[in-house]
Amino acid sequence: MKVESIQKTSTPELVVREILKNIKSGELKPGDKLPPERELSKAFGVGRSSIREAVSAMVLVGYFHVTQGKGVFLRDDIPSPHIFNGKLRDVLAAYWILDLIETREHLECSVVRMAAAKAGDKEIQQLREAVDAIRANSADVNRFYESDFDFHMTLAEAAENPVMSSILKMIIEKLHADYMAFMPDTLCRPDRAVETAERIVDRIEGKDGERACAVMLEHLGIVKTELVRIIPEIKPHRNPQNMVLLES
Amino acid sequence: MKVESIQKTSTPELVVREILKNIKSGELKPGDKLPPERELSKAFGVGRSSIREAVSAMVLVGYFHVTQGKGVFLRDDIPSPHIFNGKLRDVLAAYWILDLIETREHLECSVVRMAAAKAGDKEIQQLREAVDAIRANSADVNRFYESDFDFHMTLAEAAENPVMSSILKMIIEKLHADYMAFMPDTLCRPDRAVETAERIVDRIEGKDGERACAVMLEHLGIVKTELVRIIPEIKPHRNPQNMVLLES
DNA sequence: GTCAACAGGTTGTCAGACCAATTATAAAAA
DNA sequence: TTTTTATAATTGGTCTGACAACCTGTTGAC
Repeated sequence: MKVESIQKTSTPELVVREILKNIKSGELKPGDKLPPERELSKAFGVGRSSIREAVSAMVLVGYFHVTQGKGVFLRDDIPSPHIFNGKLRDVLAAYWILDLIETREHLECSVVRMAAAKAGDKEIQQLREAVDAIRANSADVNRFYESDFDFHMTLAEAAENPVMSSILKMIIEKLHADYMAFMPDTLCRPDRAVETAERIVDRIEGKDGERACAVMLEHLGIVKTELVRIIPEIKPHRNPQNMVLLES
Repeated sequence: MKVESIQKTSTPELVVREILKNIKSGELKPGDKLPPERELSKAFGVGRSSIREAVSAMVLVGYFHVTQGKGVFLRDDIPSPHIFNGKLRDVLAAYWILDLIETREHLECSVVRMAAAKAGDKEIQQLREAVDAIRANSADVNRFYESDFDFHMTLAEAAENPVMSSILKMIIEKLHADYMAFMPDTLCRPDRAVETAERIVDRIEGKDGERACAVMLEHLGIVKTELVRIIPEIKPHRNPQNMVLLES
């Protein structure tokens, strides 16, 4: 006979997973202080002893270091996606805008496809709100860019891969910081951006990753084509090879 | 002024030492049952919570196994410290290995497609040489990994996007540094790796980015599936959304 | 003899209290 | 005002008691 060795997951283990989730999502960064035990106890709805057991296990394994009277702190030497950050920033600083844009296109395509495959109602809702924010801020250029950035980050979160979202974040920030400043305000087209963003979310909701990706490329292209017109050094280039162009 | 970093030994730590003393003296033999928590509490003159913390630490490290309702038992296999030092820590730390692998898969897919679109005779030639190098080094594990790494870098160069190849380089290096060390040498399959690499180059030469990408995923999967078997915490996941599976 | 119900032992969890170390704040002294 | 000191608030460390969940053996009805 086959004996099922199903054992109920203990409360501390659930707490550990929850904390790991927070670390993974980047909400808890190296050096950050964990909320006090009593607070976590209330937040998770479990006894303080369970919190203690979970935390002390993670301390033992090396995630946290703890000082009585001060708190529990996430060590800064655990492997995390943010480890790249320093080096990656240097790398990004050295290259041409076209390569950055191309990389962004590929990453965003992947992200959109993943989001289409994974997103649930909650994520769709968040995306809708992000689109609404773009629409609401479309009058002011700076706030428009900010909202657009938030939209892409929300998308990245829906893809549930912190490595990809942190890479993407840096690339977008770099693009904005270095080049968008030179773009005349008249060139951005908030109306079209809102429209494409909306269509992206629609496609994601419909689980159609391919079409969502195609619209995303269109969305990114809105900015890119204008950029190419302004800066002659930038030659337009072919569409990313990992997309299949579809009529919308 | 010199600050002494004397820290009071905690109660649970004292309990652990006491229990360890009993194990070393042979009073507690493998398979034996530890006295109930309350009894130990009275015996050591400390609170039950301290006993619990000490015991659960020793359970985590691998000294005991515990069954609710029965008791805590000294394991009959060796309580080796390296479980604590190496593996367990990295099992918990391996939390994002999946994200790294997934990111790599997406990037390599893009790279392969781009390479298929751009590669000329010279690049094909370089790729062939890289494959030959893998074949030549397939006997020695370390040199094999090195050659495989070179192959992927050659591929990235053929894609002609320095940003993507830098990112990819960082990810691969991190994967190798942090996790491959735990892979038994017997698990790598140089023969299959050579074969898939060869097929990738063939598809690139034939300008068939889609199929090249499919083979690349297969190539990466060779390592991944073994890794999943070693570290159970790593759940296998679906293929990247940006690929279209094709029969080869 | 078989099976259900019960009782005892044991770990799992929760709640509250108090202790100990640190930090923040306010009062007092310079 | 600035510095020092005293006090309070915050937070991890420990203790205790209570109950739940689980395993085991015993008892008793059938």
